Amino acid sequence: MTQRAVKKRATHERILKSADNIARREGLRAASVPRVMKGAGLTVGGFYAHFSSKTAMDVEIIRSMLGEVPGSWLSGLEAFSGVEWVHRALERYLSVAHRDQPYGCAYPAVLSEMAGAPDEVRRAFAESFLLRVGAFKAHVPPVAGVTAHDRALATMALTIGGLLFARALRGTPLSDDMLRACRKWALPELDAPPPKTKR
Amino acid sequence: MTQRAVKKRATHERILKSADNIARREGLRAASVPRVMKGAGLTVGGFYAHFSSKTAMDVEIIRSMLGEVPGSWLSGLEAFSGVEWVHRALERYLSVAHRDQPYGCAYPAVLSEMAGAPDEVRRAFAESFLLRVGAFKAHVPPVAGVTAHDRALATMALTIGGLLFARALRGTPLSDDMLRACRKWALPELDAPPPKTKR
DNA sequence: TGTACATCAGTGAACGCGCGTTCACTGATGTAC
DNA sequence: TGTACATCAGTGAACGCGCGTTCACTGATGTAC
Repeated sequence: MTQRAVKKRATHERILKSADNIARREGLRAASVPRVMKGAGLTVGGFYAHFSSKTAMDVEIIRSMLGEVPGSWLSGLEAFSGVEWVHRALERYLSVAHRDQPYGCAYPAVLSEMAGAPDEVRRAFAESFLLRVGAFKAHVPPVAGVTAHDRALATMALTIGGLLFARALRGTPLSDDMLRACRKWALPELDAPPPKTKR
Repeated sequence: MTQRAVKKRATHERILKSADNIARREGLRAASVPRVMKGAGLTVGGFYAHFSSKTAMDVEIIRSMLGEVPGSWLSGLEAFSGVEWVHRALERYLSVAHRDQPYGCAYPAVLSEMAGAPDEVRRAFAESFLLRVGAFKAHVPPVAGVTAHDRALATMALTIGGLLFARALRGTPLSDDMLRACRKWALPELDAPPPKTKR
């Protein structure tokens, strides 16, 4: 690997980091070429030495933001499992802190942009999502009549939908209500028999 | 009311209809002044005879799209109540038909735009949302440990979140899975004791 | 009822701005001998 | 090791486009007498 290639790879990462930073806060659409390049300390023209198009960068952003399992919002929970794992994940995800933090989970930021996105972007999203579902499936408690797969899917819809609503309603009492309601509905096990694990 | 005022009011409605048509499919951002006016058969300049700004129109769009209770997706269910009402609402909302219909419920289209929207727009959204929650509260079955208010909120997060995911994942098996999973998780009553009502 | 003036809904061109992409260029790095 | 040429990451201006908003205008409607 030549010195030039090493430097280029570092710059590429820097550009992606800048794009991630914008896209997580404001969505893929807001991560425009000029803004991203400025955020990386570069000028517009150089963009096309790293990506063939804006869409190509979008694909890479999706992969880098959603591709890692466990992602940032599930990390640190390795010591737990089952109900306790889900409980802690929910408390973290559907918290006032996460609602008010602009640089949070990527799903709320990009979810609604996927319906009209180019096929390559949609495919990258679907692949990343499948990995995430797997992480949930392993911990979600079994319930009669609902497969772990279905419960994992419903849990993700409930958490990301809940966070979107909580952010849309921020400043009104309904916002906090929404966080609490979704936490409760996602994990009814917490009420019925109190969890046996410590806490 | 002068003839001129009558005609102006009709034009105003036509502009709002055009805006609604675009915003429901692609969100408020896509309902730009030139596109909206073109859709209403008018030219850009005339816009400001009807709205003081793009934001002012956004407020009116939100009110007209979300303001009516029952909205289009809940209409025709007046004959039902309780579990049966919720069941039919869910079957309609979380259906393949609604997922694939571009001109559907307004919430999925505008929800993620609200977090960064001007205060007036956010306020209009919150007011409209409160009305919607009321419609759900009246029918949602009571469950130990969860108020009707909380269950109504969770149901809305689950349905709109689920539809957003189903649309984002359209073309993959996960899309249909998501619709089914959210229908199930939103109304567990359907499995445990089969509903006593006909059907 | 008829005339003269005022109003104002709607036209269409223009503004400054940010977008994605292209392109001639520069200068440091890499390669060949 | 030194020199001469090739490569290519990154620069910065330019393109055509759509955005929100302004503005001089036109012509039908409304008002006053």
